[in-house]
Amino acid sequence: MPPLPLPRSLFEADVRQVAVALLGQLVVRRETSGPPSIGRIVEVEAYGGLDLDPSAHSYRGPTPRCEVMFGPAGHAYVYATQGRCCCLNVSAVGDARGQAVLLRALEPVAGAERMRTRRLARLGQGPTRARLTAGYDHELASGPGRLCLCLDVDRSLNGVDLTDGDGPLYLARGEASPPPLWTPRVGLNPKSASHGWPWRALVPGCRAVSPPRTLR
DNA sequence: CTCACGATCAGCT
DNA sequence: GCTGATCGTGAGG
Repeated sequence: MPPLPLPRSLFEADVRQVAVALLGQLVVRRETSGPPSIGRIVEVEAYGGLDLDPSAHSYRGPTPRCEVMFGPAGHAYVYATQGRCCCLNVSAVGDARGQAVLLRALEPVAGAERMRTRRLARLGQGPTRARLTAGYDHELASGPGRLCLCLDVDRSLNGVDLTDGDGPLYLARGEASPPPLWTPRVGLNPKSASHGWPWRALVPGCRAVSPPRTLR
């Protein structure tokens, strides 16, 4: 039996509380055939929204891209990061504050074979292919774009209700997670006032978190 | 229009 | 460990 969805009330709290509450929970992706693919959330980032967080897409108010951030809590905000891949966020708080939690990494729980197939379909013959075929399942969804590739999440899912257990994508109760590790968010512009804010939360010691990034 | 931005991968050192 | 290529979105001129 597929797991039951999380209640919307979980997403209506302060965005950093929502971020922590999401660690250890499950992302459930319905498949056109066969059982759903499922990943456990192991890394998230909170985005503080309108007038609060210069790194949030919603900082200056709604645009066609980020308007879901200003809608009710518990919906998917999916945006394309410059062509290659998408990122999946969960709208939080509601009340037109423009807040959301970015899902940055999953640990595969069910359907890892399908996730691997989707990752490999986008790869050439380089080292990444070699690692994934060698069985490094914890690297399948270890990044916000990889996570979306694994679960076939693209902008057609922008706005879906993640509390709808009959929908194509939803969130469900996972096992309790240990107290989170807070760090600065990844990949922000160093000139930004919010650079360095410790709004990234990880499951301590989990191998499936995103790898360190070389700053350019 | 032009520019900056962000995640990923390949290829090189 | 570093560099270049890729490309959707939106801000500023």
